Amino acid sequence: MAMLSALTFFSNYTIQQNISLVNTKATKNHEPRTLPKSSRTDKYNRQSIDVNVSDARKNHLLTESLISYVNYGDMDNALYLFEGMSKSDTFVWNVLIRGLTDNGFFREAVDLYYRMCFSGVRADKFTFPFVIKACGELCDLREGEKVHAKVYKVGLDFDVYICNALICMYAKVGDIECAERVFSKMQRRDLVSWNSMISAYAIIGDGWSSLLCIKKMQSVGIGHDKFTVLSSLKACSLLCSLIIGKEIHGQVIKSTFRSDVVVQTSLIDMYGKCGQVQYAQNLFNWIPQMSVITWNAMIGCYALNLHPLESFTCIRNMQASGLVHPDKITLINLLPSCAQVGALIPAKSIHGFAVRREFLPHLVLETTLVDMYGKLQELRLAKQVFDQMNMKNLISWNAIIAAYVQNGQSRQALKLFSDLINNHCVPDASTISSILPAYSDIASLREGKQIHGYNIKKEFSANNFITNSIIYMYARCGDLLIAQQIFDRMYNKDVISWNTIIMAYGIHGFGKESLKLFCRMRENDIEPNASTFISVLSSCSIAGLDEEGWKYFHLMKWEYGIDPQIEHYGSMLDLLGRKGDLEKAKKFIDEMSLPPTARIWGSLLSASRQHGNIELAEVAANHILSSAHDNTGCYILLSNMYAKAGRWEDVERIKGLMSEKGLAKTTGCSDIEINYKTIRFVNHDRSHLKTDKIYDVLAILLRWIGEELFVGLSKFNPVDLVRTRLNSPKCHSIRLAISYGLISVSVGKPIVIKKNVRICSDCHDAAKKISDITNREIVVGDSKIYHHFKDGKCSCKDYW
DNA sequence: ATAGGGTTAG
Repeated sequence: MAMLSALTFFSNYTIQQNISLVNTKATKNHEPRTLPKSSRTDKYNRQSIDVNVSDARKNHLLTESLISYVNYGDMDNALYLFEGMSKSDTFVWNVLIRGLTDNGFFREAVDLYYRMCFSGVRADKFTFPFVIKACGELCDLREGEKVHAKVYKVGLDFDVYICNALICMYAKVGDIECAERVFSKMQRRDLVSWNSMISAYAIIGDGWSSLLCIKKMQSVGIGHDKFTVLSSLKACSLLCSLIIGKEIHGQVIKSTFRSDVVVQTSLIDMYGKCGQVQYAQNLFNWIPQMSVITWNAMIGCYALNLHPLESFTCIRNMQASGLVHPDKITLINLLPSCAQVGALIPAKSIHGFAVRREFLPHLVLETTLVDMYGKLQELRLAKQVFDQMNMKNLISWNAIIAAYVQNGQSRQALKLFSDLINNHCVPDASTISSILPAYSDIASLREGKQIHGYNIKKEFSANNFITNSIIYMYARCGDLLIAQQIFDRMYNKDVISWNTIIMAYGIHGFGKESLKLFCRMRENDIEPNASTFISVLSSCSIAGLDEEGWKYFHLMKWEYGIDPQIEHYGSMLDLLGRKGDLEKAKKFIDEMSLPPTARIWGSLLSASRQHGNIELAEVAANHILSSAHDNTGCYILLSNMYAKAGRWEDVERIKGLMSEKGLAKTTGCSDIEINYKTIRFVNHDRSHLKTDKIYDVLAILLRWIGEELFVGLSKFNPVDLVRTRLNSPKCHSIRLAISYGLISVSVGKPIVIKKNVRICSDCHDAAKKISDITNREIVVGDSKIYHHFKDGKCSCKDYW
């Protein structure tokens, strides 16, 4: 008896002493944890227990103590106690495995189960649910299957509790077929079994199956409870089905759990996901008591529905309430709002808050930070967070790749993409849709085909977004024919597919084809949107279809009620510029309903260059240079105009301005792909193995087209001649590539060349003539459009 | 004496 009181005292003592070391909050739904290696001290002197107490009695008392520790979440001491006990009793093992699972020590729970097996202690129907749950939490399908096999072997595969646990486990690892198989083989199903299956469909994102399962459950006469409601609300969120959501809300109001905070939170979440901020807010305002999760759901609702300021107000109110504190998920939900308002300083302070609160490292939070910095155009910070992550998954990789693509770093994005594959990650549809624009940008047909092949293998072609991107990619890589074929084979073309194919023909200068496609699109009852008209109008402007361009510009407004955006205005301005009426063009800019952007001034600059109006070019250039836009091209264009006019002081002035801003002239180069290899030429390149032959061909070509390779122009004075010769267009990369193409590409096939900057007018002229005298089609993709040179003409009709 | 299903996240 004395010993008993000693034990009681001891228990109380340790529990009180340990209270700060122990998890006193809810003991469920932890993130996975690991036990510290023997952090326990020896101040708990348990040896005193053994005197005068029978073994059975002793074990009983120890077990009670063990349960106390487990229920307090003090697994460290629970394990210590366990090691000192007789381990023949299944019950003790079960208590400890439950404790580990409940407290988030999933790997340890599974390990302890194996130790139990090896110790020869039989696992019973109580053991398996905990172990199976731990496997599910670990997302370890192989481990889960092993335990399932054992369940089957010991004949417990008809136990309702175990089967229910198996359904949940299979759902968590994403194996819905296995979950369904367990469910269908059950001889007896209770409400929990049905709820588990309903929730399983919701977990894998199959809202319809989830709702259908509820119907089926009702048809066999089983009523619902709040767990059913929670899953059904999740299904509504997945389906964005406000109608069903409201119906369930109605049922909730009539039910006994209408004031349950979990159900209320779920309703707020559902309204948020269905885009109904007002409904969510009304609920939130009247909710009797809120948990941190309720606040998080409301903040997430605002962020999701692009109400960034409200989400900031919400977190301020949350902190002012003093009842709950922001947690990791609060920040995860809040961060997109920073990107939405372009607010770097709040973003950084939230990041700092996370660091101070020791929320990091945390996979999801870090990934959100990467995503947000990417959207705020802070690539350096995005990369910094990404590099510091000690755990990365596919979603984090997708975030950093998207950040690079969105910020125009296509080459680097592709490098990361190959890093991801070398890291044994398997890209998903999201990775592919992020990376495809980068492939379009680098416009390498060889690499483009590789990624296309990968998509076919992975069966991503069912995804419209991806297929549309692939169509665009082929067009940008110069292979309009494949683009067309893929488009033709799509069986569910959406408006974006049509916009893409119209644009594809547009950038290749086949404006008439674009307009035919627009008509076909209308015949197919696809309603055009603003982007459709960007495709149509830019096709018209690239091909110089003046009359048609204006017709569609007016049609867009008056028949389809679409107000012109800056891109639409830009295309119309290109058409005006082409005609050379620069005054009219200037007037058009003044009369636009939108403030002009760099795109608009760029258009005016091109027109001024084409018609040799330096004064207007300077006006346009000054506007571009005063914006934060990347304006390297603008400097170069202006500098070339000055050079052409012999204004060398101004050329030097521009050069000075560029070096002041740290801008370097982009080295122009021309790529040609021969036999799955990309050959790159720069101006005056002599690095190719066949250099002598290439220059021989070039010399012949130039003689044919009436230029001489080694004779300078005579209309400049000697000093200018030297300057001019330094950058003589006669040996520009494009001509070297054409010469090489003529001796490498089989006769009859077009010579396709990609250029990283716009083609100069001398080379444009030369290419036309070469196409004529050699009777070859030459296709040159520059940084904006494709030029198809054939029979001495170019598809751009000499305006670009 | 120990069981199973639940709300917010990139």
